Amino acid sequence: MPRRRITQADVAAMAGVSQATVSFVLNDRVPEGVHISADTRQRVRDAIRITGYSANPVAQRLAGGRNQIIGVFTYEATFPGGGRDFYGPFLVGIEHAAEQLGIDILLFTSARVVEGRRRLTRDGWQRLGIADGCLLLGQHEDRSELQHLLDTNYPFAFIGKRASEGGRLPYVGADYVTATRRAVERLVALGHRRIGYVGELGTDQPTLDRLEGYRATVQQAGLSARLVTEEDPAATAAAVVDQGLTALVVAPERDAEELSDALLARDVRVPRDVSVLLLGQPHRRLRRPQEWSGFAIPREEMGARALLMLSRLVANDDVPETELHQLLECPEVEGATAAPPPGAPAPGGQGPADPTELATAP
Amino acid sequence: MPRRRITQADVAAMAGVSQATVSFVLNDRVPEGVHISADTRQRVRDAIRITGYSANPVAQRLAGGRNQIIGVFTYEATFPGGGRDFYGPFLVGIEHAAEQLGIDILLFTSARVVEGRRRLTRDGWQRLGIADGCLLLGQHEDRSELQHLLDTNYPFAFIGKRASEGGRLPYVGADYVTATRRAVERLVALGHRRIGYVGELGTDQPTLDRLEGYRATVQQAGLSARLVTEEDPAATAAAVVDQGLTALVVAPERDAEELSDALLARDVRVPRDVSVLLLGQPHRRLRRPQEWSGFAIPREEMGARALLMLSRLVANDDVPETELHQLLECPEVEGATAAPPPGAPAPGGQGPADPTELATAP
DNA sequence: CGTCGATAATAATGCGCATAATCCCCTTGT
DNA sequence: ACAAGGGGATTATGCGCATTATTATCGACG
Repeated sequence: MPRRRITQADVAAMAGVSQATVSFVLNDRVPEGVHISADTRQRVRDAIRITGYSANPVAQRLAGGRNQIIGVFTYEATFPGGGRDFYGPFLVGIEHAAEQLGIDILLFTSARVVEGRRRLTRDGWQRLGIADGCLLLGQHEDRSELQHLLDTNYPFAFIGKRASEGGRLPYVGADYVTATRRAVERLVALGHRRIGYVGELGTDQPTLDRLEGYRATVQQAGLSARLVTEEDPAATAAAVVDQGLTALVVAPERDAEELSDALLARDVRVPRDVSVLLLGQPHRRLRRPQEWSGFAIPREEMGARALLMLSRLVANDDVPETELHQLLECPEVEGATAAPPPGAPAPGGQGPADPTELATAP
Repeated sequence: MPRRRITQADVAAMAGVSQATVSFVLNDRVPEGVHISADTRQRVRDAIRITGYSANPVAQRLAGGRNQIIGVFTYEATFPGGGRDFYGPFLVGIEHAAEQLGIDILLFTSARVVEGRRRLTRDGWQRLGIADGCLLLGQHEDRSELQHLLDTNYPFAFIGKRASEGGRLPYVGADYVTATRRAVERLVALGHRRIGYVGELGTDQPTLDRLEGYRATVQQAGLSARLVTEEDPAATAAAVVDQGLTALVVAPERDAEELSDALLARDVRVPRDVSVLLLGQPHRRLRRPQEWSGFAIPREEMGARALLMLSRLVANDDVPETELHQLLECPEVEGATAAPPPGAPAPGGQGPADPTELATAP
């Protein structure tokens, strides 16, 4: 006997009022010109308690209300190939915050992958409409899709810094510039003068930020930038040796362990001969994660903060402009892969620029 | 200008038919006595293509239709404390299958935690109704809640074997009995005669199954069961040494690495002195996962298969009884922690029972 | 005494869809 | 010539809620 679920009409009948009144009491906000007495309110509340009524989120949504569901959209396909290793921590943070807020999470896994990336369109915007708002995750967002979101005033927030669209995109990102700056400064403080950047020269925001932090700091210390962009670990190791680098900052797209092995093959040891700082934990899980120095990316916190921001956006809490763009600090990781350069046992202040620099860098 | 989204009415107008006709064509299934000509069908399809219409899942659901959303409910709180390490792989499998099927995933993170476990009720069944069906994950399900699901005919499926409720609960589980049996058989084949079971004596299904597999195999080999239930690794190691065990099967709730360390402290080495097989990868991530022998739990596949089963249940594909209870095979893991017992270098067939057995086991 | 303004609430509407009930027209049988 | 039947669609209804428009009562004011 699948007896009907309790509806507002049931509650209304019990309280001796109309369905509309129940709705008003529930939302605790009556339109202009409508009044509900304290007594009636109480009767409705009692009826709700007695019947155990709870709102049908589907109907709420259809009628244009909120339903405490936040969508999560990932531009890159989470499958196959360990995408989750990367997105997992964000999800964890999002779920955590959602649990606190009493919000359900809708994963848009149905969006088909077109040319390697997911599309919000293609099979309909409509599915977005189930959720009160949506968190966007990944690199390759689509301009026109974003424009549509802005046009329709659909609440959304990015996880990861977004500089485009004239700063109209709400986001929670990680402060790679500062974190990279500090990493390089650590190396400089240890006495390093030939500090290389190992990574790809992409145009994505994280890479731009890391490079900016690296370049600015290196320049400020009177050193020159040395980019090692080889993809192959062996080639990278060769470049490091050729350029006589004593320290490296390694972007997450490169595998520090493979690099370390390749260096070892040339009898170059970390950190004895070359110090290594990771600019964020890599996508692949490390065999010995605790050993690597550098900084961590606060992925869980980013997810949680983004959900918080979005829920405020949804509630239309008039979020101030300044809170729409959050950059979280990347915690430093001490590790064991940073040491003074060989032949310079005393870590000191900032000395003069490397005297061999002009000779090796044309 | 937030122009309205395309509705069936729009499509209908363009095709010169009624909204109902569009609905019929879309669902490709007309009620008794209704007929749509091939020509009309084509006009509607064209209109759909031109307008880029896609159904509003919320309205679909409210009107009693399906909306391609599957819920995932986790009984244990996923937070705090690495719950995701455990549930993550299931989720990955679920998402993977969902992507194939064009289904979205709704995580019921909003269900508040009462006394350490989540409740489907408490804050409303209604939220379940958003999804076409629901996957249930975790140990501590509630009888009355299940009964309600059965009563209301709400489609659901468990991930993990469920023997209760007279076999009416659909599930996809892992065959721990067989996997454990094979693990013990491996040890017997290596020549071991004193094989211990390390783990907790819970009444949960996985534990019951592991114990059943262990007891049956040990008995069949003419050996006696030796349960080591100490929680502390050091105490476990002591018990292992006291009982003169040469091999262990270790349930996932115990940390094999800690145990190994504790054994090492007594100068007992794995696998030289004691062989160890893991009865499923442990919850905590291992430092050297590849080294441990035993079997793996096909978590991703379980998630995927469960979603497949549920989607068939939802579609009312008349799933045969036999497919409602699936047990997946646990792949063996070779590893390096299993070896012949000390002093018995030649791994042979099944010899006689351990001669010292009666002396040490009262 | 009629009317304005507030209070207190209700009836009515529509969200977009699935589906039951109904309608119209044309062919066939008698 | 007229009923019966079936193909081809339409209209109507309701899902449960938010929201707008409307009604009713009452005290105060001129």
